[in-house]
Amino acid sequence: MSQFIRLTMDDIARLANVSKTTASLVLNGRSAEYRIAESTKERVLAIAREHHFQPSQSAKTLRSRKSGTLGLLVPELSNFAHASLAQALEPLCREAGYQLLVMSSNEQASMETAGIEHLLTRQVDGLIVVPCSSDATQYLKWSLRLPLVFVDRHIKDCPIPFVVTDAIDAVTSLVVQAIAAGSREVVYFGGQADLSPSQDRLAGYRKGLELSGMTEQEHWVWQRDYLRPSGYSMMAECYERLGHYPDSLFTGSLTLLEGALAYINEKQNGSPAHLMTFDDHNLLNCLPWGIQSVVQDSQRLASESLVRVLKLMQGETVDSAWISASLHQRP
Amino acid sequence: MSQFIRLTMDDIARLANVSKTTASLVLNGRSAEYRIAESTKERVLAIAREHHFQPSQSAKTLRSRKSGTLGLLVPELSNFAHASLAQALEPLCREAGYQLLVMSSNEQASMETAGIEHLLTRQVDGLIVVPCSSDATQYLKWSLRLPLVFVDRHIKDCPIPFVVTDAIDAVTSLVVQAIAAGSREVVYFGGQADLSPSQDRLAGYRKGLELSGMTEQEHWVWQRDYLRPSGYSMMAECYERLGHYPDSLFTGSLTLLEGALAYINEKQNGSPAHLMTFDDHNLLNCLPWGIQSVVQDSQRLASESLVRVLKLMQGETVDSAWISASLHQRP
DNA sequence: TTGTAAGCGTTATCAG
DNA sequence: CTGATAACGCTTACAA
Repeated sequence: MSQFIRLTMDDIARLANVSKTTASLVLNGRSAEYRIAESTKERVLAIAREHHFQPSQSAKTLRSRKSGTLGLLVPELSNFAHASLAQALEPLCREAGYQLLVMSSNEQASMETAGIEHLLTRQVDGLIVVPCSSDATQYLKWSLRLPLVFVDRHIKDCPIPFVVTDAIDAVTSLVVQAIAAGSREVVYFGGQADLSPSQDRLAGYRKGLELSGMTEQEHWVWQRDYLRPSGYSMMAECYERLGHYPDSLFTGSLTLLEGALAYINEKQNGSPAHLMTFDDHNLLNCLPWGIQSVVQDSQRLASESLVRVLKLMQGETVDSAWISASLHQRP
Repeated sequence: MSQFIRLTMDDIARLANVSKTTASLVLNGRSAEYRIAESTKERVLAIAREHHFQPSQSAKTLRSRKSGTLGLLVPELSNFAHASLAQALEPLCREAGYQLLVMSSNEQASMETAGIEHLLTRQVDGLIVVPCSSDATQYLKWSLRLPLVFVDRHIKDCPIPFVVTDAIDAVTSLVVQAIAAGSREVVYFGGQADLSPSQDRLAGYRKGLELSGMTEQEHWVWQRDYLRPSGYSMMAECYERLGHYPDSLFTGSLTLLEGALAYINEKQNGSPAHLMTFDDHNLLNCLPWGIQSVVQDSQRLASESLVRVLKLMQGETVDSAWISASLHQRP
């Protein structure tokens, strides 16, 4: 492709009648530091502007051994929570002088592995991952090779720092509220039981029951995965088991809620009085039920995880963080 | 950061007792081509595997003048349509041997400019953009510097190839259906009138009216932007002007629909009998109205735009494409 | 205040 | 079949 040509710093230097060094110094804003003559500086800058000079990032990276990129690996970009995270993280990275590389693992451990290896090849300076496996050893190996932070999910007993939503408290208060409002039967639909968010959400649910002096009954807790059809089938089976809809239903994700509502709409045989879900979406405002939802703070999830990779990159050690969520209450 | 070390190809070569050249050949799968001894090959590969050798992408890029990356610039990652596009594009790029760099412009022309310049610095080999300005000259300049394809939106009279949804036909049939079902008043809410998708959607609406022998009345077409509050205010003003809800309402985006529904839910004074919207979401299944929606084919939008940048990168000229959308009908 | 020269890790050319 | 050696475009001691 010679159709698209680029000028190099050498070219700029030649055109401005200075050496590579001078050009480099000026173009990197270090002219003051080296007391480059104002006139020289202006000349170089003018030429550079005029010719749309773009320094080669690869040469910089090669020389400086820093790529100026950070990687973000999420299971699904079409998952609203993860998309919001990427959306929030991208400008923050740019401000911090880094380019964000976003990849998705499609919720498959194998693709995740490939993705991380790929990002390593690309020499990302740091990595933020929403892990989709719970195999700590694998991640530990990577964490020896580059700064690694988990976000949204963490792995039990794994020393890699993480930034996750404090689901427990949020879910607890939701459950407590529902019971205070008169619910006597509170059912929980969740996803993969081995994922940390699932565990946290379930723990929150159980704590809510406990605080309200209620004892968990058989067929109150259902766990499968976060796919829509699972929401549908759990609702179907739950209805069949109980013989009616529970007073209250908490779903661990929007997709599960969608599945459950699909069943409810299809059967037209009633519905739970209280609906609660993890994660929020504006369309929830438009539903005929007043759904209570837990809103994750993707802005803070993003900034806190960025701060942590940046610190790791400077050799500091960092702690993990629980980001509190807020509730979106609907009448 | 000496904490995280990497082996270079030189190291591998030394450990395997071969030269850089041989190591390079083997590691790039060109051993057959150069008839490298099987034993040598195995030795090199074994060492490389054992030491987790990661070739430096920057060195490769520098030498080969190809970065192996493609850029995707979207206005908003939290917009479902754009997120789906990114999600669909990313694996395709990887299959094609490219790493996708996703950036978002926040729907601001200035950020878009900065983003493109940034990607140029990163030496992306090609660029796929959802343009957020309609200034053709600017984009034309860039298209001289690297292969550029528009997706989702195009710019009138701009020779840059684009891949967009064929909104006209889809919207037309939606409108025709609504009228066939008895609607006598069909209102249109749209976003920025200067964006091509807006124009197409409006054109589809008008064609639908025309085909049904209906004449557009005053206060039937409302255009502002695609933000949620605009949907709310257009609904409010429309209701006030007409004195009632129209039989049918078409919204140009989910956000506008959300806004309109927020008004409707808040006032509890009725609602349009037919609701239609551009773009689809699973939560639409859960609404108490049977909303008809236009489903964009993000998979094809992604693959067709990728094909086009790849062709441009090989110096071929390419045409634009309209991707047909499907309808998601709900009872 | 500016220039010279030595790499960074690869790939490519050309000899053995 | 394998090995020197020269770029690629940039940064940075070290000179001048």
